[in-house]
Amino acid sequence: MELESVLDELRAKGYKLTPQRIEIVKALVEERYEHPSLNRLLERVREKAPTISFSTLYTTLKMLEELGYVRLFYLKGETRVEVNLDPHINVVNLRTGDVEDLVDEEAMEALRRALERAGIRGRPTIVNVMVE
Amino acid sequence: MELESVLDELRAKGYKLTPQRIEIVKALVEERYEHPSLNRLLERVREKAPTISFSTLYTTLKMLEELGYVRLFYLKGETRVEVNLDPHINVVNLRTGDVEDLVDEEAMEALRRALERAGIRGRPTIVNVMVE
DNA sequence: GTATCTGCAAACCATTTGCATAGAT
DNA sequence: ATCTATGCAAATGGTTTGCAGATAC
Repeated sequence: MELESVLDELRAKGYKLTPQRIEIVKALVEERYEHPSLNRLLERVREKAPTISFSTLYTTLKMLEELGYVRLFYLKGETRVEVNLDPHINVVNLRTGDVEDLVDEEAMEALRRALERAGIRGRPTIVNVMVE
Repeated sequence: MELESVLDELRAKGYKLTPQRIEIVKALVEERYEHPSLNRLLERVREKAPTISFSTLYTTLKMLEELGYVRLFYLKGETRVEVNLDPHINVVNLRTGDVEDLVDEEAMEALRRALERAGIRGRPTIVNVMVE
């Protein structure tokens, strides 16, 4: 996720580039590998745009999800944001809730083969490995 | 998950074997590979025990999770039940919400090696492969 | 007989939505 | 000037909890 290219696409599609949206996208770029919760992200964005509401953050993230920039997922009672949508592995610590990106082409390839053996159509995207 | 062995353990630990609990465990055994939602399971149990409340189902599942018989997880806004806790792959269809078990030792082994390469401690348990 | 369990109903709480005002273009 | 976006505050809805009566033991 690149700051300028996202802002360009939003502009091109007619979305208004409000300070709130700009700060949200900036925060997403910076927290790209952190899988932040909505409230963590809100806190983060408020450092630069103190008046931003949860509501604005929320609708903006839904919009970005629609546009294919992020994916929202649920873990331990809260919504979290996946910014890296390249196929990869998330190592999810079930005890702490930490999520760590793991890029490993060998494992991804083994998974693709397993899906193929099982006759499953569709590409694997994110793989969440629960670790305890 | 075996019906009799679960009931035996509950008895042994001093839990009362109410008709509701027995029907819940039976339903879990039958729906073992279905990853049912709480409401699906409630519907299912009510076929045999029509008066059972959501509350009883809920507290019973929490108890069974505590005892290590099931794991609860969230998908598309609702809680679902994983009965098969052997390490394996869940193929999660992000569009439909369907979850399908996939046992593939080769892929699991590749994932274990990937975790090891990355220096991650802890055993992989359930692996959710998001497919779209 | 008694300690636990059930089921009702209320509480909870993160998310989702409606809407009047503010602001980007 | 116009049309979209913000932020407040209320609604939603699945989950969680308190408790009086019921029940397994």
